[in-house]
Amino acid sequence: MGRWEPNARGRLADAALDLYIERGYEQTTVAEIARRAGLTERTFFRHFADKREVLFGGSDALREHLVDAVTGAPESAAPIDAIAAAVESVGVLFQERRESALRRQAVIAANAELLERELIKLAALSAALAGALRRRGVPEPAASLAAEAGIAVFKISFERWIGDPGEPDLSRLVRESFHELKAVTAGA
Amino acid sequence: MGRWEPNARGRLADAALDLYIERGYEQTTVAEIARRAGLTERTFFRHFADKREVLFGGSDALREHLVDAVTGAPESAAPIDAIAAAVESVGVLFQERRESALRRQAVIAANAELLERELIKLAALSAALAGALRRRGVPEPAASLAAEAGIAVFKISFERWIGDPGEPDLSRLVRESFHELKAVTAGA
DNA sequence: ACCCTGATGACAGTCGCTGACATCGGTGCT
DNA sequence: AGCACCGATGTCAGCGACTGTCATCAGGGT
Repeated sequence: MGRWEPNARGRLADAALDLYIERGYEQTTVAEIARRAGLTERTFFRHFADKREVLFGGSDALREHLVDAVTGAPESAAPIDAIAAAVESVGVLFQERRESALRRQAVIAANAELLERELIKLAALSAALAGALRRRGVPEPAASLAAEAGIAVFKISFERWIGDPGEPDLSRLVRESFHELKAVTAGA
Repeated sequence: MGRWEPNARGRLADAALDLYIERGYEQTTVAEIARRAGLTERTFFRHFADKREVLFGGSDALREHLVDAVTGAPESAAPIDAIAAAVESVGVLFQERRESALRRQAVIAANAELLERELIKLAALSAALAGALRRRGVPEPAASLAAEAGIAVFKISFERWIGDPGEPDLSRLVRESFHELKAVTAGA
């Protein structure tokens, strides 16, 4: 066995989420997180850029998943449909971890700093989607508009999914919201 | 005359923007800002919640302007058209202060923390727009979708306006982007 | 045996931000 | 005039997030 307990990063992330739920984000110090994980404060900052980032470990994988989905959409698919398919497929991922998503989102929604971080992660997803569309030959500003629309749909669908205990199907909400968006933007 | 120089808040905001431009946001300490304004660090934090907020003083007025525009739109206007008119009218406001907007945006774009703050301000605008639509009888999720779409259009139009020295007309960019959004969401 | 690498600890220091209390012109009341 | 009060600011102490730097030391390769 190694010199240290394995998976320091994971232990830090678990300890952080637990403490954020127990006492709230602001009332938790990084030193406490590190102590619960059996490490020091300095080591926390070697694994995470700051106290918020510990909650957003999965966002890189999410971005890759979205980009792959757009890239892999049939060539014939319209930009908005490639985006819709990608966002819908993300819905399936979250459905498998609803409880975990609920806990995490409760912490984030309770704190403005964490909301800011969440928003910039969503903006990064939007930028990545727009890039994937451009690589498919979609010009600007259509690429960015389709990407932003997709992220907006996801954001709204996700909020509804989190807020409604009786709704297990995030993908369905995403599909409905896209449909609703088409109706809304069609105008009068 | 009063006991102190007038307009402490304005002096602080001016000093902050100047220093952020001169040395960069991170390289500027709050103590330096306060000193340049002839005040103390403690007084800075009595006027602004944190070091970033000093750049976002106008966002309340902007929110009120948008809400008023949506509220004042003709009853017959479709939700997306009420939003479009509101966002377009904001374009006019910015056109009058293009130089100031350019300086401010250069600082914000150079720093991730400031970008986060900007995004949460935009999210607040979106929430306010959605609320104004709901008061007009627009149900959810249509209200939030239209509001998010409007903010997305504004964001993209604003970026293009800032980035293109030869384009003086932000309102026109907004109008074109709305048109483009309709085309994009119409799908294949 | 040897060295080297990589994850961690230890420690000092900067800076954002807050709470508590003091200061003192200006304002209004008597 | 005299006085009490108010409100914007100053002063000071302190916490906690984050960083730079150097030390430590098991494990792997040579």
